[in-house]
Amino acid sequence: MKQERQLDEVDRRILSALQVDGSISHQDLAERVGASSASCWRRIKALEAAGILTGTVRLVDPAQVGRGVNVLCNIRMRSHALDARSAFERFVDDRPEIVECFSMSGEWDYLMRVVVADVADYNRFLMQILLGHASVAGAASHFALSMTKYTTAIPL
Amino acid sequence: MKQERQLDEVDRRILSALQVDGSISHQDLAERVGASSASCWRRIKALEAAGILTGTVRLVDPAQVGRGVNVLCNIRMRSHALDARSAFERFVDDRPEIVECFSMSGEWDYLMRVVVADVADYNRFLMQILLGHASVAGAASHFALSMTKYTTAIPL
DNA sequence: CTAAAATTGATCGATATATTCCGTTTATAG
DNA sequence: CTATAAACGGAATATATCGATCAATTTTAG
Repeated sequence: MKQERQLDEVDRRILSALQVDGSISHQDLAERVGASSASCWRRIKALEAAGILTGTVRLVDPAQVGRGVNVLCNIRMRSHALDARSAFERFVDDRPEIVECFSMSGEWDYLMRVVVADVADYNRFLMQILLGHASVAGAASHFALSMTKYTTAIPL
Repeated sequence: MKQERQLDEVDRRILSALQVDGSISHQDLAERVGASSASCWRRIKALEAAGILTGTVRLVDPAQVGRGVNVLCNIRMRSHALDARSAFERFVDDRPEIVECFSMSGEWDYLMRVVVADVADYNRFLMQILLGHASVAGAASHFALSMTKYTTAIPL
C-alpha cells in the first residue's frame, strides 16, 4: 500500500521500458534511459526489492489457444458474510478461465472477466461452474465483441 | 484467428510455465517440463514464430506507483459510424490510464478498465478527458473496492 | 511391417548478457 | 567547508543463450 521509494525520472523510464519489453538487455536499456548498464541493474534490483517491479511474464495470444472470447460477468452473492466471500474468492482463484475479478461497489458484488472458446463453452462455465457455486445468487453476463485495448503497463 | 499448431502436452507445459515466469532459464524450464533444453528452445522458437507465444513484459504493482484504484466504466457512443468508432478507439489507445477496453454486446457500446490514483483523479479523467470526447454520449462508472484476482495467464 | 521424415537429447563453440568489482563523482549532513 | 555515505560509469568476470551438428529415437505414411 505504502509508496516506499520516490521514483526519479530514470526509474520511471526503466519501468516504462520493462513494462513493454521485459526481455530488453541491460545494455540496450541503459542507452534508452540514459544511464550505465550497471546503474540500470542496481536500480532494477532495488525496484524489485521494494516490490514495485514484480514478475516477468510471457504473454500468449488467447485466440490462438482457443480462448478468443471474453465475457464480462457481474455476480450477486447470496450472503455477504466473510466466510462466504472468502470461499467465493478462493473459488475464483482456482478457476483458470477467470482471469480477472473485482469486488465492486454498486448493485453487483463482483465483476469478472472470463476467457472462453465460444458461446457454448461459456454456457457450460455459467451453468455448471458458476451458478453451481453455493455463494452465487445471480449473474449477468455480457459478451465482448472484440478486445479494443489490452495492456499490462501501468502509467507512470 | 486460426489455430496454426496443435499443442502437445510439452508445449502446454512450456507455455504454462512461461506465462507465470518468463525469466526462467531454458535449463530449469527443461527440467520442469520433462524435455531437453535444446528441445525447449526449439519449441519456444516455433511457438513464437506461430504467434502463439508473444511478448515478454515485466509487471509493476499499481498501488506502489499511485494507481491503486480500478474503475470499470461503460460507454455509450453518440454515433456507431465507422469513423466515430475508430476515432474513439484511437483515443482509448492513446490514454495510458485506460488499460483495457472491450467493444460490447448489449446496452453499452464499450467497457473499459481505468487505473487511477483516487476518486478525485478519476473525476478529472471522467469530466475532462472522457466526457470531453466528441463520440461519447454517456458513461456509467463503477469503482472496484478491491482486485480479487488478476492474471495474464490464459488457461491451456 | 518397413522406409522416410521429423523430432529428440547431447554437446559444442561463439556470442551476448548478467553480475561483481573498483576507483571516481555526486549528494548529504554536520 | 568538510567528512561521510551513496550512487555512478567502466572494466573484468561469470553465466546463459544462440544456433548448429549429429546420432538415436519416435512418428508418419505407404
